[in-house]
Parts: sequence; C-alpha cells; structure tokens
Amino acid sequence: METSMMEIEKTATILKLLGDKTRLTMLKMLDTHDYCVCEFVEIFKVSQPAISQHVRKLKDVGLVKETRRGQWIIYSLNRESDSFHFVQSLIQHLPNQDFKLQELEEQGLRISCN
Amino acid sequence: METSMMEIEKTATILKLLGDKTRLTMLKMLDTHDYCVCEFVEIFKVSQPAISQHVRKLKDVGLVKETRRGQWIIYSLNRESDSFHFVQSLIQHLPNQDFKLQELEEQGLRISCN
DNA sequence: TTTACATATAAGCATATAACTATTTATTTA
DNA sequence: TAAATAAATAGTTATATGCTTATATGTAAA
Repeated sequence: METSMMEIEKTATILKLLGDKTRLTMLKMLDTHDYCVCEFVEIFKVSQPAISQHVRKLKDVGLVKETRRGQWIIYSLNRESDSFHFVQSLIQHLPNQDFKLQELEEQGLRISCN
Repeated sequence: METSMMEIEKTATILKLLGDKTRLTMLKMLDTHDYCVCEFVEIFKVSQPAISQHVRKLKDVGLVKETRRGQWIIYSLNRESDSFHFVQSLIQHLPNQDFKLQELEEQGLRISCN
C-alpha cells in the first residue's frame, strides 16, 4: 500500500521547488553522489551565486544538507527529511545523471574539490 | 520495479504545473471523480476565469481532457497521457479530497451541473 | 430569436522567480 | 598576516505567474 501521506500544501511547495530543471537534476544527481557548489557550477553552466541560491532553496525545505570540508561545502540528500521518501519515489522516474560526473572528470574539473 | 523513464525537462515542466496548490488539489480530486468548472469555482473560492486558466494549463500538457455536456464542460484525468502513471504515483501520496465534494453536496451546489 | 447561463479569452496589475554583477564572509595557504 | 579560493548574500533586472475585471463565445431554454 501507501507509504505515508503528504500534506497538499507542503507537497505543492516541494513540487514547485522541483519544477525547475536545475534543482530537479541536482536532486537526481544527489541521489547517487554528493556534490560541492563548484561542481554544480561547472555542470550547470550558470554563475556560482545562481547555484548557491538553488541549493539554498533545497536546504530551506530540508531536502538537502551541507557539510563543510575545508573551504568546500558539500551538499548531500537529507535522508532524514519528512519528504525524502516522496522525493525519492519521484526521482526514481528520472534517468541516472552520473554521466555528468564523468564528463566533469574527463575535463579534469572534479579534482578541485577532492 | 520501475514503470517508465521520464525526461528531466518534461518532468520539470509537469512538476512546476503541479507546484500549485489549486492545480495539485484538482488533479487529486480528478483521480476519483470528474468535475465541471462551476464546481471547481465553488470549491476553490476563486473566480471562474482563474479556474479556467488552471484547467487550461493542465489540458495543455495533456494531463486532463474535457467533455462538453450541454452547457457544462466536464474535466477528467487523461489516463492515456504519457505522464499519467508518473502523476498518479505522485498523487498517491496525497490525502483523498472527496470531502470537498461532500461539502459541495451539503451546500446543494453540486446539483447545478447534473 | 432573444435571454440566460457556462465557460473561455483578453488585458492589466501585483508579486514571484531566476538570472546576473558586485560584495561579503569563511577558510586555507604562502 | 596577506593573498587566494569557495561559497553566501545583496541588489538589480527581465520574465513568468496568478489573480482580477471586462468581454466574447457557445449552448439551452423561454
């Protein structure tokens, strides 16, 4: 049967957040790997502040969490979030995005954060 | 297992559409009953043009379809839509909204369309 | 065939969103 | 401690959204 119920209002808030190609892709990517802001900047080809604002929105609703590692801040899925299972059942339908990480490595742009 | 893959871009478009309390509730309602515009107007307490615009957006992406019945236009889920299973797996998480229909009947406002 | 009713469309307005540049904050390293 | 790097925040701008009122269209009924 069903996992757990979501409030309509909260769900709408989350769906609006995920209704953005960049954030939706981020979440799918975070399902298999953690990423730092600088990697997202390379991958999405937008400015660093733009990326910061996207991850902040995801953080504000509790979907992702951050860990500082030196000068880098690593973002990861918050698997303790109330909405985690909902979001995961949703991104299940999306194609794996690991190729983006591979492209990054081929360009030698991943090393910077590790 | 998994049903079928959704493109990221198309999925973002759909999620943005569903990231609105009114449209999300509409879809959940349409999962169990068909509704005409005038019923939605009563239920959502917004103007008739506002409702028309919401259902139009849902229709434009193929999630709902309309059937004229006399002077009324009845909206229903388009279960042939590419995105139908995706949307259905999503609204599964939402609480049933049939109480809205009952409220409408108690107010005697449902008779108008039938 | 005029009138009433249901819905759609158009136009206008207020607010939200997503991007950018410039600047600030935090951390590391020289 | 000064310079360099990563990320966050502030401020601006362009565009999108959702609502409203006014009007048009389509159907039914007098």
